[in-house]
Amino acid sequence: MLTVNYIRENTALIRERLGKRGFRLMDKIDEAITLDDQRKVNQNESDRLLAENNKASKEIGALFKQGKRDEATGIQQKVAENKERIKTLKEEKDKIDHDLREVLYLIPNIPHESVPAGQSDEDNEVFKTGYESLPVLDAAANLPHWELAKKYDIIDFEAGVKITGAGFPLFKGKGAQLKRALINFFLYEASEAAYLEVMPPLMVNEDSARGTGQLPDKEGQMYYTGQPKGEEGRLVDDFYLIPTAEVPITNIYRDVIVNESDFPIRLCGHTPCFRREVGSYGKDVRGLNRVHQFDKVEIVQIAHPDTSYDTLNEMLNHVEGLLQKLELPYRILRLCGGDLGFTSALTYDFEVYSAAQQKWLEVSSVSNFLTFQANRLKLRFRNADGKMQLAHTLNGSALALARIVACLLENHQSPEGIKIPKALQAYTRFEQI
RNA sequence: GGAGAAAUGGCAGAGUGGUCGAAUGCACCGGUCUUGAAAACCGGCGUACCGCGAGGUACCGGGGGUUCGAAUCCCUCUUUCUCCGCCA
Repeated sequence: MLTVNYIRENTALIRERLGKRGFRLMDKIDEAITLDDQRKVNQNESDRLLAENNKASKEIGALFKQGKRDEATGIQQKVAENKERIKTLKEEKDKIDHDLREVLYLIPNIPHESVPAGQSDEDNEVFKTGYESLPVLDAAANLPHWELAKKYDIIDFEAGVKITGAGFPLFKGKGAQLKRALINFFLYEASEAAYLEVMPPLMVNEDSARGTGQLPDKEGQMYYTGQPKGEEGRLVDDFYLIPTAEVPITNIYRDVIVNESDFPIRLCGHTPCFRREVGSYGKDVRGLNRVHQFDKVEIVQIAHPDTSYDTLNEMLNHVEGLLQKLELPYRILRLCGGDLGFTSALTYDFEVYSAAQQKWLEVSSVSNFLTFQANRLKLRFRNADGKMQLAHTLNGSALALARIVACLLENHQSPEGIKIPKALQAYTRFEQI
């Protein structure tokens, strides 16, 4: 979330930039400032009364020692009155804090100046294309991946339905091996680019989900394991299955003060990702196009605010390199305000062209969150002036597996079989499916 | 799952009702000394909020309570350790 001070100092800019998102709750901006004003008035009075009582308590102690009980009793009365008032102020403060937080949760991140205004994914801007011309498949080898999966017996969608339900595919044989190879390939590429590999927990608590902004914004997107237990119905296993490794990995740095010399902090990790995807339907969810569980290698950086956009470009180049090595036709989109995630200031999506489906599939999303996550995470560093400052967080998929598998199968199919790109053969140990 | 012990600043660790935002040591930063370094010595060294400032307030795992006054007493939750049980 944004800090109130930032909102105070940049009201005009915020209004203008949030306009690009089609943000409708502009009155929340003034509301936040008003609530913050109330907070200050409240604290002023409450601090003054607390100071009075602290002082009085010391006097009472001294008087007791001197045996002057009567004098002490008089002061005690005053203290008791103050305490009543302090209690009321505290209740008011809790309410104000709560309301302020709720308001701040409703205000999304401020889009970067380069973000195009727009309503939906149709307004996204093609930032770069990575192909000469879009591939056209031979009539002899022009199957969508769900048919290829059946033909070569490498993904069993029906078995997944039986075991769990729709959107939980079972990978078999070379299909499973291809996935494992891709994960390894992505992880090694990330390691070579100086990302520290981590294997985080796959379930996170509420604080973590809040830290990276999944809560309260995307609550319905996550699988939740909480259960009431006992007679009072106290919650146990109050966890969320991660929708992306961004959540556990970025939260490593929740409540952490890093050294300025530690920048840039680069982390990567492979995890399955779990998404409920409520409201999805039709051919968008066919095969691997949209599933509830998929594997992904995520790259995360904690960066210095002065250089975070350079960091974003560096991450962009990294992802682009992966797609080139996989010999897939891709394009990079700069998301418009309306399609931009709530927490992001600038996002580039990578799409790969699925030749058999003749459509673009999103395989990566690379974003700079500026201080939006760091503020919730309390992720800070001491700057050159010795002052505490919020760091910037960034992350990107490098890459998401399911759709990459779909595109590899479709684009590299031939009458003889599915060709494995050269760069991947060292990991698959086979050249063809 | 059962029984017991514990949680204090970057780390170690003292503190069992007032003079404690907290001793001491280490680490760290600045200085003296030194050709340089080390050692020694001197000084500094938590975070957030309010205030133009002086200064004030809050925080000793989280939350609540007792008290004029809580790191210290009580309740509760969480986590860690030890023992027993179960288990990949």
